Amino acid sequence: MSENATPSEEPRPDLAAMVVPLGRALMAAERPVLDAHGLTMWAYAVLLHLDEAPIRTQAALAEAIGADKTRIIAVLDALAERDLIRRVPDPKDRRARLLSLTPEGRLLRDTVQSAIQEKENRLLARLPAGDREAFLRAVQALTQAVGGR
Amino acid sequence: MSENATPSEEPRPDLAAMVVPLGRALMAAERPVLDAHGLTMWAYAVLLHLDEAPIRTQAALAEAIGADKTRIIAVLDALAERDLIRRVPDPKDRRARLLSLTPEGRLLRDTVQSAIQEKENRLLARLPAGDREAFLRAVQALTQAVGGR
DNA sequence: TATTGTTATACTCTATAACTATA
DNA sequence: TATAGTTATAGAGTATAACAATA
Repeated sequence: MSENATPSEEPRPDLAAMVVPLGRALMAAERPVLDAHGLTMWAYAVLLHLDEAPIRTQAALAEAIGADKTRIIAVLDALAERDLIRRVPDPKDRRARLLSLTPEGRLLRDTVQSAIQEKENRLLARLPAGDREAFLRAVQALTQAVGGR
Repeated sequence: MSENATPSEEPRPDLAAMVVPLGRALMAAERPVLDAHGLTMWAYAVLLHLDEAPIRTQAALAEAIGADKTRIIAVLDALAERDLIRRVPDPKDRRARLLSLTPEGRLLRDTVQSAIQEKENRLLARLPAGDREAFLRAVQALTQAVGGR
């Protein structure tokens, strides 16, 4: 067979040993941007996930962003306090809280995301265009592959 | 101009939002392998970094693997206890500790790394060969780019 | 009795500061 | 006095368990 189904055998560093520090560096690059807008990493994750579609329970939101349900309560308190999200009891089941972005929240999210992705693009610009596109495709595929568990 | 120097403008998730969870998943995949050999993540990082070349101070090793110098002491204690590393005072300056792998340490490191990379290869096999190679090149380049700070 | 959200507690990881020994 | 290593302490972040409200 001309093409092998398994990855090539060239020696390489462990994937985790490269990806984890890269992730840390990307988070460190985000921090100044988030600080400038008074957002924590978790708050930003909430804004990102609370897109157009509202979410019906806090537990579902926590699960979606990989957080503990007890951990995002203070985060939601702060976001609601600043009118960046709405958090109202579901009239159909008043135990649950309907969560959604306010227009201000959406605006802030878009502003912050633009700034962050611009920074990321400057890093990506180091790569040859072909590698860059393949890298983005691969990261999305791999993240989705491991996320589905 | 036919080719743009800046990355394409297609909307994508934040890089950090993909890379960080991917890193977490890779670490989680490593854990069972490490557990099976009685190694913590830091202990494995030490074995990986203590390749052929010995290191002259614990502080330098800690720095190299991104750890605090106080944090690796218990790790080194355990590794030395199991005769996986040698830790002897430098005769030239008895404050410093010369660190090196024992043959057993090298063997264990190679065994564990093989098992880990085999798992990683199964994940990488999901990608088309071209993307996979570009991805590995890109990750190495980006990790090196951000690591140099 | 079960579920959602909340609060209180405990645990893990990490960093800071104080100490010992060598120089 | 300065440096390498160690130990002890404190802090941040996280998870676990108990609680209140609603169903």
